[in-house]
Amino acid sequence: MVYIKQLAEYEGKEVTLKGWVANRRDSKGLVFINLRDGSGLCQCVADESKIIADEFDQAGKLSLESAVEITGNVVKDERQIGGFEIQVTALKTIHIAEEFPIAKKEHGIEFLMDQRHLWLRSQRQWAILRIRNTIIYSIHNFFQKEGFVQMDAPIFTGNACEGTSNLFETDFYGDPAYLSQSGQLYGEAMAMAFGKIYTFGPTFRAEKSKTRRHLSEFWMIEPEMAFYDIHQNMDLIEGFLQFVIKEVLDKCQAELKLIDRDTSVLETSLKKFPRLTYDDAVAIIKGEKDVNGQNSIKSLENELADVEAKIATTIAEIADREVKIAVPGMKKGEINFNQTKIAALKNELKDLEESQRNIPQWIESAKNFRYGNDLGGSDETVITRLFDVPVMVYDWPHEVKAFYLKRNPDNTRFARGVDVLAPEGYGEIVGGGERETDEKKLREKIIEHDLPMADFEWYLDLRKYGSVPHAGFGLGLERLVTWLCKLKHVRESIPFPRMYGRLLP
RNA sequence: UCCUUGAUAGCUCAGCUGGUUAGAGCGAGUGACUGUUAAUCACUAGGUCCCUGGUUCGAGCCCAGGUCAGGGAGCCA
Repeated sequence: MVYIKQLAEYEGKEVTLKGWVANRRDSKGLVFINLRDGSGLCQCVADESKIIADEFDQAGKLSLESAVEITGNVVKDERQIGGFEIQVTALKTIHIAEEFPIAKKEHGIEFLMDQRHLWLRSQRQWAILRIRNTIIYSIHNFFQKEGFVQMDAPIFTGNACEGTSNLFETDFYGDPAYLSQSGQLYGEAMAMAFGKIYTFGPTFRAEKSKTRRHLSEFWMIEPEMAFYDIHQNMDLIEGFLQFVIKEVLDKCQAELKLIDRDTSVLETSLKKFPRLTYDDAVAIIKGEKDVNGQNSIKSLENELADVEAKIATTIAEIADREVKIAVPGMKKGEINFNQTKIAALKNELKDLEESQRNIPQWIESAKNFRYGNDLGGSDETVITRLFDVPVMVYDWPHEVKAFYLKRNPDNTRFARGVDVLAPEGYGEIVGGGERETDEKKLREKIIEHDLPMADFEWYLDLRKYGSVPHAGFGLGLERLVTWLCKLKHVRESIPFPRMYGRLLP
């Protein structure tokens, strides 16, 4: 058995493929089958004069997503997807599919999410999840080559780690247990044993968030390094992200093209990441400091103006096409074309109107930003749109950050946390920092955060036996996939997303 | 939890100021035609207008409450 992606090795030879019918068109004496086998797509042509009559009949009856075994000769044909075509010599039906719910037309997101188990078969989803696979593989490659040890943190936890987000509570032999929202504290323990480690596992947050960047269950990579300070941590983050980006650019050209990803920002992201302090970031958000001659508030205002102009032209184009198709005498094909075009424009219009409602809120929030607060989603968006490369923001007011972060020794009002904000408006993809090493200071912080001290005794032990400077970070896999693929929403970056209101399929 | 937008055929949507029998495209079925790329053309079938209550001579449309979904805020990766 041969896979479609190997066809180049079999030019001129006869092969047998097994797969599913992605599309089928009939002609007199000919049946065209777009075969999908998981590795790629390939057109197979069944010619009535060249195969036995029963098999030709079967070919004509194949419904969308029917399973089939096809034998035929591999012919080079530049016009085809993948560059090859199969001239069928034999065909065996494995299963005739019932009417496939996902048509070749546009669908709404709710319907597609209900059909997620089938939606995965469509080309775009296939490409995105293959890129996800490449990202996962290159994450392991990077850390393994850098001498990190992969270590798993537990998923059931008894304590509330950071005590900030809402946790999923489960029953653990009669006691409450929580699904892990971070493996970080365990990562620190493992780093003290192995030097450099990384965890890679699922993470659960019971936040009732309905936004484009939240999932209830997501995968997080959390490296932790003994003897690293915040600056070495930032060096590592930069090298790591650039390695992954480069791997995706090298290995996923076809997939990136399929999803229509303009890769220019991925390429510019291979240059140095700017490192801003919180103070710098606030000045930029409030419009007090320009970046490359761009002002955050002004650029938002310009964008709003652009959106409004685009709404006007879109409405005009819709009206124009509606007038055109209303004139009698237009061919049906042309009417169809215009109608799909109108539908697409109307969808675009909805998005634009959404922006029109949101941008003024963002402008307000940026103008009124209060020094000392954490950055909100819109603030991140405001900053990252000014850069064509990820930005690192470090040294945050200690009140807004987790209890375990070390203070900047030169100015103790800042905690040595670092967030990486992805460009193109994607916002936070990495959060991390240098950890507090002093037991007494940690105890104070735990009390300040009103956390149960007893649950942290094991963690505090780490500061009793050879406490050393150490640092680490957490990367949200889905947010990285979402950015690299330039998706509108994280829900397409994972095979079966779990989010507020979504547990099936 | 708050703000905001929406729910009409299997799917995507239209339905004007409340007015007789609710429409289109896609998909499905039947047939015609063609090396086709979401093919094309003709015909056929397909509806609890989200739910409950209200206003009205009359409600898909107006009002109230609810359910579900999209987008955003908070929170976060």
